[in-house]
Amino acid sequence: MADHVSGKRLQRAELARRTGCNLETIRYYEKTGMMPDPPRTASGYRVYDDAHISRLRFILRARELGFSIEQIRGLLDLVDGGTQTCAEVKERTEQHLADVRAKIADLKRIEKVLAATAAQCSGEDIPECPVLEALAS
Amino acid sequence: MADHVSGKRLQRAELARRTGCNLETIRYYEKTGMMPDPPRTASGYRVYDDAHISRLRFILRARELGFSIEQIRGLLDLVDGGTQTCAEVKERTEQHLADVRAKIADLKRIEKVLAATAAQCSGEDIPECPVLEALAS
DNA sequence: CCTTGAGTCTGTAGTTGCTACAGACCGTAG
DNA sequence: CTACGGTCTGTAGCAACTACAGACTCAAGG
Repeated sequence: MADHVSGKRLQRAELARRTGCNLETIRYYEKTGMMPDPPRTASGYRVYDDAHISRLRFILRARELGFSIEQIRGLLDLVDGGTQTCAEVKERTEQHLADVRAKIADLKRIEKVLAATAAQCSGEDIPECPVLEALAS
Repeated sequence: MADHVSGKRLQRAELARRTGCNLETIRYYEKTGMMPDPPRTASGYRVYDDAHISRLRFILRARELGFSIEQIRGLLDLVDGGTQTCAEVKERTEQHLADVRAKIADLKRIEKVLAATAAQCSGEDIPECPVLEALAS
């Protein structure tokens, strides 16, 4: 398998290596239709090319940014349909941004409670514990 | 079922109502050993009392604060064992606090990227989209 | 007394987003 | 030619629930 130049016709492990994606996850994305079914060798091995790398990177990047599979599927539909408008994508992104901000707010609330509770702890070797009391109250 | 006074001998739906917990989740917590198997009536109906309410509230509160089931199981072991020390609980709480803060940091990074990307959008009805390009890059 | 409707019981399947097998192939280096 | 790795498939597992189906029980109304 001479691919000493730039990535053409690689197989699964190599695609995984280049994208940092788990081996099995690639198959999962194919099964769920986010990645296209790749062509196969005569013996059934998957063969990938640069387009697959790009699409997988797109998916992984979107996952990193916290988009759900369903949301990414939506983004990919826009891309694939070729009918995407900036307005549509912007709206989805901003919706997602709002979700992320809500999540941050939630976690900050939690942080505050945890910090306040932990601060009450003597840290000593005694059975009374304000954390447990706070949880039980 | 006279329980006009304070909660004694309630059944599942009532426990759910008082704690805000989903009906099925209670059964799940029992199955996974976080809640004790409650006594039953002759015909097999579960019967709960105030101790069950407290314990369920403890679990739900800890879940709200983002503790995993496994972590809560740990906290409950400390409580149940009676051997808990404030030092142990404090340490777990602070570990969890660190996790929460890491999560906040992650989300803030994501927020920044999303906000910057969305800001580039014209919001117009054209097919070029900086968000998709950012994801694809 | 009997029916009706609501509550409860059990086990099991679905959810999301993967991850990890088992057992059967394939392909290449020694 | 054989050994060792990679690949193939389908399926089961993870967290943490949630939602059934089908059987049972219980209290109230007629």
